[in-house]
Amino acid sequence: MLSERRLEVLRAIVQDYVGTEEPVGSKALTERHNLRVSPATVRNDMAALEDEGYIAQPHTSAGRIPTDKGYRLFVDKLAGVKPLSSPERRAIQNFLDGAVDLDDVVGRTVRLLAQLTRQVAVVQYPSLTRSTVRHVELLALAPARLMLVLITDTGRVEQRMIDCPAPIGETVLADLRARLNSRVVGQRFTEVPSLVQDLPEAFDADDRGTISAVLATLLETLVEETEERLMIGGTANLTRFGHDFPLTIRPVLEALEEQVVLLKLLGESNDSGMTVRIGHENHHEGLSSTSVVSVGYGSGDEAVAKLGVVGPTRMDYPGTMGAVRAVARYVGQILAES
Amino acid sequence: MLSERRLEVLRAIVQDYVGTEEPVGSKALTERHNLRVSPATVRNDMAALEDEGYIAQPHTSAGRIPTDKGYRLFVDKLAGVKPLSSPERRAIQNFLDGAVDLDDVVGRTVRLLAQLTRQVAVVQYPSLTRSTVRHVELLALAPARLMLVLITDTGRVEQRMIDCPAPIGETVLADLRARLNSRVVGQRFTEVPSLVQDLPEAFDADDRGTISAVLATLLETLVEETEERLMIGGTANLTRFGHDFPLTIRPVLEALEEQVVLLKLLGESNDSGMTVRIGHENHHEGLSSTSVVSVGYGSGDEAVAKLGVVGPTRMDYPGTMGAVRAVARYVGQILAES
DNA sequence: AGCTGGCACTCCTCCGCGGAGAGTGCCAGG
DNA sequence: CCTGGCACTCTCCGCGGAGGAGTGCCAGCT
Repeated sequence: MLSERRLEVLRAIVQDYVGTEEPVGSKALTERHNLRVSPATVRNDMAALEDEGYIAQPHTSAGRIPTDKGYRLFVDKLAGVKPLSSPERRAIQNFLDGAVDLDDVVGRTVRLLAQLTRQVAVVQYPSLTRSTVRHVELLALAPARLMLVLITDTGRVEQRMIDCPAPIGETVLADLRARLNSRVVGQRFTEVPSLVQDLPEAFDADDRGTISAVLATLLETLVEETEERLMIGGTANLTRFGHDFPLTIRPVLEALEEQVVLLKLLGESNDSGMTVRIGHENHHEGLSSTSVVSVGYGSGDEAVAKLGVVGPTRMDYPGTMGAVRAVARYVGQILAES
Repeated sequence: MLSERRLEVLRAIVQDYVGTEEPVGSKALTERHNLRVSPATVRNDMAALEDEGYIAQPHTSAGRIPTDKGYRLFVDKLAGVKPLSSPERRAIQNFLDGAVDLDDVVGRTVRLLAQLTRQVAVVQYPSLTRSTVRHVELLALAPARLMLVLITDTGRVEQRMIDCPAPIGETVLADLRARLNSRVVGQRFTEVPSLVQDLPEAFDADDRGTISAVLATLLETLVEETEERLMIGGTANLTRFGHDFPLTIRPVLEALEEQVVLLKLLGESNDSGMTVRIGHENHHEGLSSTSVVSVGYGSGDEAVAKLGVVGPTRMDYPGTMGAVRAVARYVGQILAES
């Protein structure tokens, strides 16, 4: 177990390194933080911290930098979440309040988060899996051609074309629309399949083919679109990454474009509280020198999607976590209002 | 006026520089291209080309690199559009054919274009301005709350919430829905305002407030959403930019996130043919060392939106133009089918 | 025990220098 | 108008030494 002072030293190292981006030495530490001990003592502590794997030196006789393990300890034990200042909070609210639709909410959130944290922001669209149905609409575009429109409680809209095996009458269509809605409105997407299963039986044999086609498309939409969507912003902040540029930034940009990777990352994170994944904890080559701070957000008490930021492992964790948490809360409020 | 051979020299310089990314000298030129003259002659030609502003040297006694003006001449007079190979064409078609909805089409197009050109791809969503209305739907979510759904001929869907001043009956709503659709379906968005102007007059005074609210929202949607949307991809290709990295790439990433900038750029370009904007022709600080190759695409003979790529001025223009043109054609086909 | 000051050592970083090489401009001759 | 030759200019690269920051260790002090 590490003594109190050694933890203090680790905290000081993390803070200084995050600030200066340069390996920090024993002398600088004692000067900037009043540790009440001499550099020599700090050196001993640093040697111990290095033995435990919390810090490392890039080369002999250089200062120390935190390892992933060091950041982990810092985040878990040494750092709190820094609340935003009230002007910042007000700015968030003002900025998000102007949103007109879901796309706009997500877009504004991404820009806001990127600006606040000066890092890459990632916002997941509210998931269909955890959403409920607000309305299902069927539109006859042509005698044997329908459009299915699915509206979720979070304002997301999905549409699909349906080619019917046979023309369908307007009254039958109205009937189907009514029955469909009475069964699924307010229900979770996962419940829908079992709820509509026996619907064709209520109709004439002539129309069953069409009904089945409609249901098939509906279920297909549920499955396909459960694949989540993301919006990403603030990639220009990657340029603040470090000095060894091209090699660092390229794999990160690639990972960001592979939405699958990000979705997996967000998906693995804790459902309720904030999750911080540091460096290799991401289990992804390109993101091994980045940290991901993510949190769920939702209109009610339950999370419908996640948002977060991706930045260098050397980031201001308390500040970033504060911004992420605050933005998630406000987005939740906005969604609840709409 | 430049002699035939000097143009040939310029072409050779552009080709070599694009290939090697290094200033090209007179000796290397005569070796790689059989110009049938000696390096000394080429040097004279190069001096002339430099006087005219087509090429420049980074520093004295280095090779020459093309200027924006040089690339301009190359694109206008010296380079053709390189058609894609038939395997490439087939790959495009296969890749795009799997798309399920508009988002998917745009998403696939972006990835395809980025991969083909190894540059940043930009695809504009089909514009509402030039689209026609396929359907307008009104859904009663609550007695005094409606949702307006607008569907375009390109498959784009927009939705808005409407808070009504007074509850509206189901029959009135159906009547409104029918009248609205009969007037605007198949019409261009720009025509809609004048077509619905007198609609409230056909209804009872009680409902006119609501009808007006609906129309107001509809028109507002038309205006607001005429603001175009973009999808961007392949930003990782920016890392192939050059050596003086951070300073070059940052402003480009920033410009790409400012969708307004890109939209303006695409908007300014020629409506029908392909447009190439080179370096400072973009009239944008951050994009002064990039070129934008763009072209319109559409389901019919008329362009409904633009797509293109953003890359370093030092790019393979013939190949890029070929890819952009080919992709635009296939996307047009896909849209026409759906 | 634990802290401290001192000291020798290591290793990176930052110039400054000089040689090599590539490319140019110019000139005189074909 | 093209060509070969020649002197000149700059950049790039490798080398070496000075400077400096930081470390580890040890002996002494509280």
